[in-house]
Amino acid sequence: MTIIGRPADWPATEAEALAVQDALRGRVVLDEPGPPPGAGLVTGVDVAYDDERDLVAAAAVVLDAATLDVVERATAVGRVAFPYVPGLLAFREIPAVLAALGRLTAGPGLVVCDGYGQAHPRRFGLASHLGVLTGLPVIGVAKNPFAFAYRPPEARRGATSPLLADGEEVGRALCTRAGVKPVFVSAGHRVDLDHAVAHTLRLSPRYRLPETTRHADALCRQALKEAVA
DNA sequence: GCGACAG
DNA sequence: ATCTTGTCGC
Repeated sequence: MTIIGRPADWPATEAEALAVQDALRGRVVLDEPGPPPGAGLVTGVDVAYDDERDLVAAAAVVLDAATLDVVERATAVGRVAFPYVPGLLAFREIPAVLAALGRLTAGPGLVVCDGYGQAHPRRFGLASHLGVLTGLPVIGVAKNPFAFAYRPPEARRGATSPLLADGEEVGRALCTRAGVKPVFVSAGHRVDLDHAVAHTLRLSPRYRLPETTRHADALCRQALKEAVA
């Protein structure tokens, strides 16, 4: 099995990573609707870690957006490229994610990742970063509110409440299942917030998390477990 | 200044 | 993210 190395030009320090965010942040596109919800392909990406072995495994699972059936799966195993630093998650996840996406036969369509896009302290979270690097439409669906204040949405499926930063709506808490903790949606790149929420709801007909992330999560864990060091 | 903070 | 058994419930 091939183990992807850390990119030679990858930031090695927090200062370098911050400089990269500053350099790329202006390229984010937010005024496009993105692909129509329920049509075409949707790809979930996720990453699992084994810090003991310094390994990271990424998975990309492509679903038919209309039926939510799995169309294709790909994985990649690599060395951890960056430590976990709140606000710099993208530098830890993206190299392996790019490798997994690169192993897909067809284009991924809309990409859904764990974490945030615009709902980020510096407005350039994982989903936006991945979008700018690939040019793909990307949205972020996180399980935790990070540092953002929000009022819990109503407990019925489809209800939302804004995620506010300096009075600006940078994302939305979305109830995907009655009575359970909401997920936190934000626009990443080439998809506006309204459409990001619509996609997330369609992708989560039964469980709290979108089918895309559920599939990707299971696959990257499996890939990590099967990885040989 | 200190702590908290997506995964 | 990850460390971790059984258990309550549809």
